[in-house]
Formats: sequence, structure tokens, C-alpha cells
Amino acid sequence: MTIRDVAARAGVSPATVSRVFTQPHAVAGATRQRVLAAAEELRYMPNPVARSLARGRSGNLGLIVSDIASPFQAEVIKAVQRQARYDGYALFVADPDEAARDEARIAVAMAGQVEGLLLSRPSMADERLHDLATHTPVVLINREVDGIPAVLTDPTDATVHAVEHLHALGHREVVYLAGPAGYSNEMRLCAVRATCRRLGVELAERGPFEPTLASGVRAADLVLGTSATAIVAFNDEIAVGVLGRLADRGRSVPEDISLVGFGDTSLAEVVTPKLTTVRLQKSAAGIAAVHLLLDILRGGDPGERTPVTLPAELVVRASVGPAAAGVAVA
Amino acid sequence: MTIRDVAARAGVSPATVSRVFTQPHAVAGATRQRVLAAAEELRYMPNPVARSLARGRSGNLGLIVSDIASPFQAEVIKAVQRQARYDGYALFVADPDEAARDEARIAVAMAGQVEGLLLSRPSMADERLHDLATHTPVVLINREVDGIPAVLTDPTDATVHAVEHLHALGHREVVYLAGPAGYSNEMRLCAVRATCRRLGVELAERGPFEPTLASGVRAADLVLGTSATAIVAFNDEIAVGVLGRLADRGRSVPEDISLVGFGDTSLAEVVTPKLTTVRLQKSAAGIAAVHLLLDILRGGDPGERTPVTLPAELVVRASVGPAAAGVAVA
DNA sequence: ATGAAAGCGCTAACAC
DNA sequence: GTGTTAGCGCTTTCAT
Repeated sequence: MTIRDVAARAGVSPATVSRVFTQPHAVAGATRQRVLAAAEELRYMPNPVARSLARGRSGNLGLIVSDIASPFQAEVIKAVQRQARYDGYALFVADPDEAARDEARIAVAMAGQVEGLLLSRPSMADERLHDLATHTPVVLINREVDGIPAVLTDPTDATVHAVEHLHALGHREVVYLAGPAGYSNEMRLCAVRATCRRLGVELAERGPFEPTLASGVRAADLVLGTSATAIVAFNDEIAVGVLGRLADRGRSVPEDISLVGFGDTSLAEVVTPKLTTVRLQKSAAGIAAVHLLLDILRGGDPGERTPVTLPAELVVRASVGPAAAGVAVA
Repeated sequence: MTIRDVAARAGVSPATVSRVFTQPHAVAGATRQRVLAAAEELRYMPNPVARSLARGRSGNLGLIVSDIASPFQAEVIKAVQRQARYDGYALFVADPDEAARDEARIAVAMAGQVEGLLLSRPSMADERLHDLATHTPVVLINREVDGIPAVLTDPTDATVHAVEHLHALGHREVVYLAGPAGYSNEMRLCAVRATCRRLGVELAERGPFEPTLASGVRAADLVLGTSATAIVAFNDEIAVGVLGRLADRGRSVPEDISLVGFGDTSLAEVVTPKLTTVRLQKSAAGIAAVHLLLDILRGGDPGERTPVTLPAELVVRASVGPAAAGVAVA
């Protein structure tokens, strides 16, 4: 079922059929009707692969996420998908699900079939990223690499607020549960460190942990080996894992220990107690990333862009309370 | 950077370059080296779109999920992705994120760029599904439509066990929180109904609810308007939403009310109390679906297949307990 | 073992 | 407004 079949059936040339599907107004009403009728009868659909080859553009964007199962990434994906569709592009999503090496291979494979690539928190080496970016338009989400455009959900201010919040409630010993190395962990850790130092709060660090519920369970046991009265976890998933494990071990939050997460994903509001967390602008990041990519596809210069930075805010819920008396007094 | 550039650089014909990348052994060792060197220097990569057009096959599979943010779907996606990659295919994932109409449009768009389509719990009409299946190989996950191959995670036995479990613990009044219409809800509801009838348990039904945490919150309030001592929720997400809301309203699980979910997603084990739930074979379903699809791509007859059915099992955790005394005695 | 040539299905100048 | 003619970049007979 090709364009020629339809052309023959409608008694026109293939070019006319093509026009009907690409610039309908360039063709006379009557002819158009005839072509559409023929196409309908033959159940013809233009072959997108052939179209891509001829046009030199596919109308596809690609998104590679660190972990499709993460609620944070899920929100990014949804936003990207919506925005891409709005702008007339289809979106292909892939999840490397493994090591950084795989991620690079998938990115390259995908690059050939899409006009541009969005990489959310990629773990491949800077160098691979540069290789990729020279071959195909790339926008990074929550990763900073020289010369590659990026959108970042910057947790700094909100993180400072979180630590100040803990300090105001009497906490003097805090443990930070690190996530995988990268922009996100770096920013959170820096802000926590700086603020603890400024306020005279003692800081312990544990990890890095995989950003999963299961890691949180493990992390909780490490925390109980310290005398900290508050925990700042890399993300909501680790925090929720911690929460579950603390309950199992007979500690109550926030009476015995306070807990802060990052993300403000859907989890935060359904656990008991509800999680105090830093709200990151997941949807806005996805949307901004698509805008940035489309700008570049339209000829913008990818090298000359300063990263788009989206601020975060502290959402106070129930998982933080006054430090246990003994400690607060000390 | 095309195959001709490489051919020129290596002093061979384009056909030879093509062979080096498709059937390396059909080309002499020395020539092959020369071509590979040229390709390397020019940083040449075969254009997958052109290759797809010439070969008539793309090496891509497509997966459309009802909601990429659902932990159930996330596990299916991961399994499908892994299996597809193992079998030499790339996977494109899309999430319609909206109405059934959109889902069909996306499926059609995707169909043109992939060799086969996996649809996990699609919500489009049977008729649209048939249309799609006549144009492109399709395998359904958790949806039953005549003549289209499918893999189903069958909850029946485990659901019977769940209700028997509740009954044995003295529960005589149960409420079922329905999910969206479809195979999954149908099977769960039928099994619950039949077993309640057989055991003389009174059954109330509420819903349908969207299968999300937020719906669960709303559902909890409806449940508290009944005198039920146990809840069977359409899935873990609704169940966890219910759990959170019950805690807010001062009810404790399982002392005041028992709760069963479906899925055994990662959520189930981190909430407090841990959720008793029906474990569905998410990964196995994804793998089986890919196998089925590849069979069909290799010439198998899609019409003549009986659905692959994967049994479920009840996972007893802490969210179910004896019915509150007053009721148990009644 | 290698090259020449004919497409894959569509689009885009360019004529008419 | 419509048809003719070249490709898009690659694969694949068919010769040699």
C-alpha cells in the first residue's frame, strides 16, 4: 500500500497524493476529495520511515531517563511527552536500566531516529555526552556539562531552608543520606554542608545509596548507628524507605527522629507521617527542556546557553518535629 | 556523512561498505579493515532510517502503557525493555496520558516506525484495536480481545484466597474499590463477588476509581461511610492512598479495618503496616509479551493463539487482621 | 570478493 | 494546480 497505489486509484500523480497529506491547500478541492477517498478505501497511511528519509526530519524526539520507575522521572516524562506532542513531535522514551555504557549505546541508537535528544540525569561520562552532542542536538536535565544546554532543578535555597528549619526545631546533629554522584546529589550535599557549618549543626554523611525504596530501608539501619536526631535523604524514595524501616524498628517519626526528603513526589503525601520535602519543579523542567531543544532545532546555538535553573521550595509536612528533649537541651 | 563518503575514503564501492556493516564475513579481511578505519576516521554511523526503508524492517518494537507513572507499568516496561534488547530490538515507549482517542492516534503513529506493538492495558475500543491489529502485529497485555494475542496476569485464584483469608479472620462485610473498567477490574471483581457469595460475606462496591494514590484518599472516605471491616482495593496505589487517609482519620489498620491490594508493587512493602496484596507477575508478563510478538513477527499466526495466562499469588503481610470484635461476634 | 544498478516510499524542486 | 524528475542513505540482487 504505497503512494503510487493511491495515485493510480485516484487518477493523479504520486506528487499530488503527497501534497494532499503535506500541504492540503496546494491541491484543488475536488482532487483532494478524490485522493482522500482513494486513500480511505485503500486504508493508506503514509510510511513515516520513507517520509523521514525524504524530508530529512522524523518529527520524533527522544528522552532517556535514568530510571523509568522513579516517580520523579515519571513526572518529567509526562511533562516532556505532553509538551512534545503539543509542538507536533512524537516522543520516544528509553530507560537504560543498567550501566552507563548501555546508556551511551542506547542514546546513539536513538539519536539516529530522532531529531533531538533529552537526557534526564544521565550517568554516562562527560566525554560520551560531548560526542553525542556533536552528532545530534542534546538537552540535559539535571546534569551540568560544559557547552551542552541544560535545565536544572536547583535545590539550593530550599535545602538551606530545610536545614534552618531543623535547626530552629532544636536539631544539632543531622545525617545526610547521599544519592548517586551527580548534579542532584552535589547540589543538595553542598547546601546541607554549608548550612550546617554556618549554624553549628554537626553533619554526618552516609552513602551513596541507589535512589530507591529498598536503599532507604538499608540506610535507616545505618542512621540508627549514629546519634543524629534528623535525617536529610537524597530523595523521597530513600526517605520513604527509611520511614518504613524506622517504624519496623520501633522508632517514631517525628518524635524520635525527623526526616526530610527531596522531590515532593506523589509518595510524600501518602506515607504516615506525611513527608516534609523539597519540592522540585519536575513538570516545569520537562517543559523547559523541550522548549530549549526545539529552539536549538530551529537553529539556536547550543553552545552559547546558560543553563535554565528552576528554584525549589521547602514543603513542610509532618515528618519533622522538635528534636528529642535530651538532645535539644544538650 | 554517508556510506558514499566512507566508500570513497576506503577506495571501495558503497556496497562493500554496506556489507562490512551487515555481513562482515562476506568481505575480505584486509578490505574490511580499510573500511572500518575509514568509517572510524569519518565517525560514520549507518543511518537507521535509510536502513529501515531499504530493509523493510526497523529493528524497533513499540510499547504503549496506560500510565507510565504506575509502578505496575514501570515493572512491565523494564521487563519488556530488557527482553526486547536481548532479542536485538530497540524499544520505544509511549504514554497516551489522556483519553482513549489519543491512545489510538499514538498507536497508529508508532505503528509506522516499529515492527510490532505491545499494548499494556489499553483503553481504546475493541474496534480500534482490531483496526490496528490488521495493520501491524499487536500483542495485548491485560486486555482480552477476540483474535488478538494477549498475555494476562490472571488474579482469580489469588483473589479467591484473599477473600477466604478475610473470611477466616472473621470479616463478614467487605467493600471492593473498583478500578477503571477492563480486564483487570473485571477479573478481580468477579472473583471477589463469587467468593463472597459462596462464603456468605456481604459485599459492597464503590468506584470506579482512577488507579492512583489520590483516588485512594478519596475512596477511604467512602469506605468509612459503610460498616465494612475489610477493604479490597483495585490495586496497591489505591490501597496505599486509602491507608494514608485512614491514618489521617484516626483509624488503624489492621485493628479497625483490614486492607488488601493488588500488584505487589514496590509500594506494598514500605508502607506501614506492610500491605497484604495479590502478587501479579509483572516481569513475566512483559517477557512473555515480547516472546509472543517475536513469534508473530517470525510468521506465527496471530489469530490462532490462546492468551498466555500467568497466575497470581496472595502475599500475606500486615494490613489484614482479625475483624474488630463487635463485628466478628455478630 | 567486489562493483553496478535498481529500488525501499516518500518529498521537493522545477516545469508546464 | 498538477505532473516529471531526482534524489534521501541504505541494501541487495546480479554480474564479474
